[in-house]
Amino acid sequence: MESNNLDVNLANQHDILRSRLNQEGLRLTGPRQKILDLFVMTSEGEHLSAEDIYYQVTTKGEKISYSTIYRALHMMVDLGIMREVELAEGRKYYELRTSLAKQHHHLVCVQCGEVHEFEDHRVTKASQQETLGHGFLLRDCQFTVYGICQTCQLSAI
Amino acid sequence: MESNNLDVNLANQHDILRSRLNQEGLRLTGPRQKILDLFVMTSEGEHLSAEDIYYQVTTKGEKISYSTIYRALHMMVDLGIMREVELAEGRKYYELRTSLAKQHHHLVCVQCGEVHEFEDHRVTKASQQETLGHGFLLRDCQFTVYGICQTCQLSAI
DNA sequence: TTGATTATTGAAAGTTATTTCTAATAGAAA
DNA sequence: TTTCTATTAGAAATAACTTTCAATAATCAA
Repeated sequence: MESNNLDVNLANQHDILRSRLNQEGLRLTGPRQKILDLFVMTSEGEHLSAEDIYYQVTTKGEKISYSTIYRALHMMVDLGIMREVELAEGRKYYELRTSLAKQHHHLVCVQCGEVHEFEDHRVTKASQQETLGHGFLLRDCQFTVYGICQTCQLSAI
Repeated sequence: MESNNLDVNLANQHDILRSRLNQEGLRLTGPRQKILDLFVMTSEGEHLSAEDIYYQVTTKGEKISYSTIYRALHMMVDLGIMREVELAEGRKYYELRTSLAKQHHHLVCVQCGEVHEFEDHRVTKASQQETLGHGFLLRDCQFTVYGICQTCQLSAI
């Protein structure tokens, strides 16, 4: 669906995003570029919350407001560029969206918050079959496994 | 793990819950009984939020406070009697917990909120394998498929 | 059964992630 | 450029919980 080649350079990413936004009468602004850059530079398996974004931007000496961050995130989710994931309690995390085929899922330690990503074609297939069976149009699916990691098991003597 | 036979009568359910609570130095109080009763009487596939509970209790002319509801829900989740599920945005839903073997998952319409429950042993197996592979102790898993139901597809002409 | 102990309750105040509001700013099309 | 209007920052508002605390009530022991 989306052509999210993470290896094209940032300028290129900006052009792609700009035309995608302009199609919809939206604009590629400075804050939106900064936010996208953070995600492009974030290694796979890492996820950013609004607060993470706020601190990463302001730590560089630049300014941004939370309202801008939230609006940009929602916009990119609506456009299908990003995905909202539920990892820890009480806040939302975001990641760049990849195609359905290489959709990944999350294994989360409920104590320390450690997150592993994994792929499982059975899960992907299950989501497709289930939507088909009920006449639904598939939008997204989230498979999150909660457990306690080895480190936390040991430290809970 | 838990013996949640939904067909035993309420008085029996209360006795079971009471001894379970007393084991931990906790008490079975009026509000807790009312909340449990709502869940026992709720048909499968339905889920209750704190607000749902508040309205169902107060509509009967009885009183309850949100703090009591939230405290009771957390307690029952901690005891493994209930499960917290993420269905719609912005709030949490709760359901009685069944054994891992017959763990079910959710197909949600992102427009109207319609929820279907389904079981899929492949998903259950995937969660077990993934936790095992990383040395995690499995606590729970949530598989939620988001889509648009047939009715909403048609009404979006 | 009765009283002592202490978990639990309701009401109100507090918290926190997110959203809305508004005047000022700045992309993009002409 | 200039015009049009999407977007911004910052502050105020919201919504879903959570905490606090004095009053109440479930349980245990006698």
